[in-house]
Amino acid sequence: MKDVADLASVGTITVSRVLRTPEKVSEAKRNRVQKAIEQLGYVPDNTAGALSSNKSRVFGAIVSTVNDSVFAQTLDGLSSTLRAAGYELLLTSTNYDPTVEEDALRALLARRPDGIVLTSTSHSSGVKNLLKSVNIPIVEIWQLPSQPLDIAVGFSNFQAGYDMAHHLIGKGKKNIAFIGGNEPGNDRGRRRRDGYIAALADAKLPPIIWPSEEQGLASGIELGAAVFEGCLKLNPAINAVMCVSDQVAVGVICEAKRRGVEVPGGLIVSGFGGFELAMSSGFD
Amino acid sequence: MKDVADLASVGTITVSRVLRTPEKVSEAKRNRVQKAIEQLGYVPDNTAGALSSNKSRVFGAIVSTVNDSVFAQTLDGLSSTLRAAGYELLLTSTNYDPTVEEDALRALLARRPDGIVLTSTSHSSGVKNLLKSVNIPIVEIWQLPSQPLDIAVGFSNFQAGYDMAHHLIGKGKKNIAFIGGNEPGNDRGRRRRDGYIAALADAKLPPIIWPSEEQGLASGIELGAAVFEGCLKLNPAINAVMCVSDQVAVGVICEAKRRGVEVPGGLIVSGFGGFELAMSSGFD
DNA sequence: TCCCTTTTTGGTATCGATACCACTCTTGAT
DNA sequence: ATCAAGAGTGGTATCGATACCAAAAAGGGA
Repeated sequence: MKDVADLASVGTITVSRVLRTPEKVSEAKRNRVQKAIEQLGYVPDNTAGALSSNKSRVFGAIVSTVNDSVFAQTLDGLSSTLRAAGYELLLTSTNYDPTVEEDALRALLARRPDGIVLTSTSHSSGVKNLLKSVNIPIVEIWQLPSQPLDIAVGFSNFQAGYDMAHHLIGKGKKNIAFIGGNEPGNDRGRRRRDGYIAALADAKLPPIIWPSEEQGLASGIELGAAVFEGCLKLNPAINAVMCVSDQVAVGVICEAKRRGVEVPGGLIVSGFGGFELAMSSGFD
Repeated sequence: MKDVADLASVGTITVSRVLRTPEKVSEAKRNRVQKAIEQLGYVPDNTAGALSSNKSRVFGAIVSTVNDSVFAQTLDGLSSTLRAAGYELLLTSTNYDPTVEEDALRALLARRPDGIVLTSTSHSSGVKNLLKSVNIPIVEIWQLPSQPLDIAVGFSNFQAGYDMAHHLIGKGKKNIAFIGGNEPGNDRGRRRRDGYIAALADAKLPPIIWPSEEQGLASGIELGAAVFEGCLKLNPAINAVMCVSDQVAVGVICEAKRRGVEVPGGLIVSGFGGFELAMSSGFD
C-alpha cells in the first residue's frame, strides 16, 4: 500500500479511501491511485483491514451438509449475494454430527465474522453461550426455531408436514403412511413427521409408521424402498405415502412401479425439498 | 490475550505458544494458561495471527456450483479435513459464469489464503497471471488440465468418455448416442463427449448427437428426455445412450420407460457422477 | 562445584490496514 | 475583506497476534 501511495504521490490513507470510499477522494487523485494500483498489481490485504477496522467482511456458515439440494442452492445464492456486497463466505460442514458444531463455531469465531448463518436449530448450551457472547447477527435458516437466537428465516417444518397430510386427507385418502424422519441430527425431518402425526390425529386417522431403524442403508432412496415395504405389511391398503425427502420419495416410487402400482393413480407419493428430480415430469 | 496472560502470570507469547505449540511449554504453565482461557472465555483472533505470521490458515475454493452432487461431496470432505487440520474453507461459487472467476479470485486473494482449490480448468489470462503472482499451492480438481498450473488432482474426462464408449462398443452396441455436453462454461461435459466421439471414430462408428440447443429447459432431467427424443429421430435403432450426467440419464430412463423400452434390456443408459440416485437399485 | 548445552520464557518490533484527529484549501455568505 | 462551514488530505496510534532475539532456568558431564 505504501508503494502505491508513493507512486501516486499521496498518503497511504488516501489509497485506503480510494478502495473503500472512492466518492470522498478527488477525481484527480483517485485516477492516479487507480493507475498505480494496476501498474503494481496491488492486491489489498483484508486481514489487516479486518484487524484495524474490526470488520472482517466475512460471513460464517455452519451447515449440516452441502450435499443436499436445498442447502446447496442456498449456499450458491449466499455466496453470490455476499460477494456482490463485498463479503466472503466461510463454510463449515458438520456432516450431521452435532458434536462438531461447537468446535466448528469456535474456529469460525476466531475469524471474527460479521455474521453467522446456521442451518440447524437445536444447539448445545455451549454453542448458545458462544453465540450470545458475540455481538453479531445470527441467522437461522430453513427450520423456524421456536425460540430464535436472533434472526430466523424459514418456515415451520411441522406446519409443512401438517398441511401436506391435511391436503391428502382432504383428497379422501385415509391410509397415509410416512417414511423417514428418524435420521439422527436431522430434526427438520422429525418435525415434518410430527406435523403428519398431528394432522392424522386431528382427523382421527391412525398414523402408519414403520420403525425405520434400517440405519445400514447408505442412501435415502434405498431407505424409501425398504421402509415402504415395511409399511405395506402394517397396512396393505395404503393409498398415499408422505416421504421425509425427495430422495426417499424416489425410492418409494421405484418400489411401487416394481410392484405394478400406478403412481399417482393407485398411490399418491409426496416428497420434500424441491429436488430437481421431483419437479421433473414423470414423477408427478 | 493480555488478560489471559496476566491472569496466568505469564507473558503473552506464552499464551500464544500454548495455543500453537503446546509441547514447547512446561506443563505447569500450560495448565494455568488453559484454565485462564476457559475462565475468561477467550477466543483467539486469527485475523491478527494471520497478519503477523503471514499464514492465514484459510483455504480458498472457487467452484462452478455447489449444487452438484460430486462437488458437494468434495466440499463436505474438504471442509471436514481442513477443519481437522486447523484450516477453514473460504467458498466462492461462480454459478458457471466464467467472467466471475477473476473478480472472485481477486476477492479471495485479498484474504491471503494459504492455498486455493479450483474446479474449473480453463482460466482467463487475468486469472492465470494472478495465480502465478501469488506464491501458494494451487490445486485443480476433478478435471485434469493439460497444463496444470501447480497441483492437479483428478482424472481425464476425455478418457472417461472414451473408455465408457469403448466398453459399450465391446459389448456389441453399435448405435450409441450421447446426450448433453453443450452447457456453456462446463468444459468437463464437453470433454467427455469428445472422448465418446473419438472412441466411436476409432471403431468406425458414426456418433449420434442431436443438436441440443434446448437451452430453455431448466433441468438436466428435462434435457435428457427432450434430447433423447431427438436422437431417436436421427436413428431409431439406438440401443445405448451415454449421458453427460446422472441427472440427464434419469431423464432418458424416464422417457424410455414411458415409451415401453426396457432398461437395460432394450437400452443401456450410462450417466456420470456417482449420484445417489444412479447408484440405487432400480436404475441399474 | 563449575561450565556448557538445552529447554523454557519474556520483551519488543512488526505485519498492513483503518480510526482518529488535525490541518489545509475551497467556497459562499456577510 | 472577513469569517464560517465543509470538503479533501495526511500523520500517527492502534488493532491482536507472532517472529525474532536475548535472557533465565534447568539439566549433565568433568
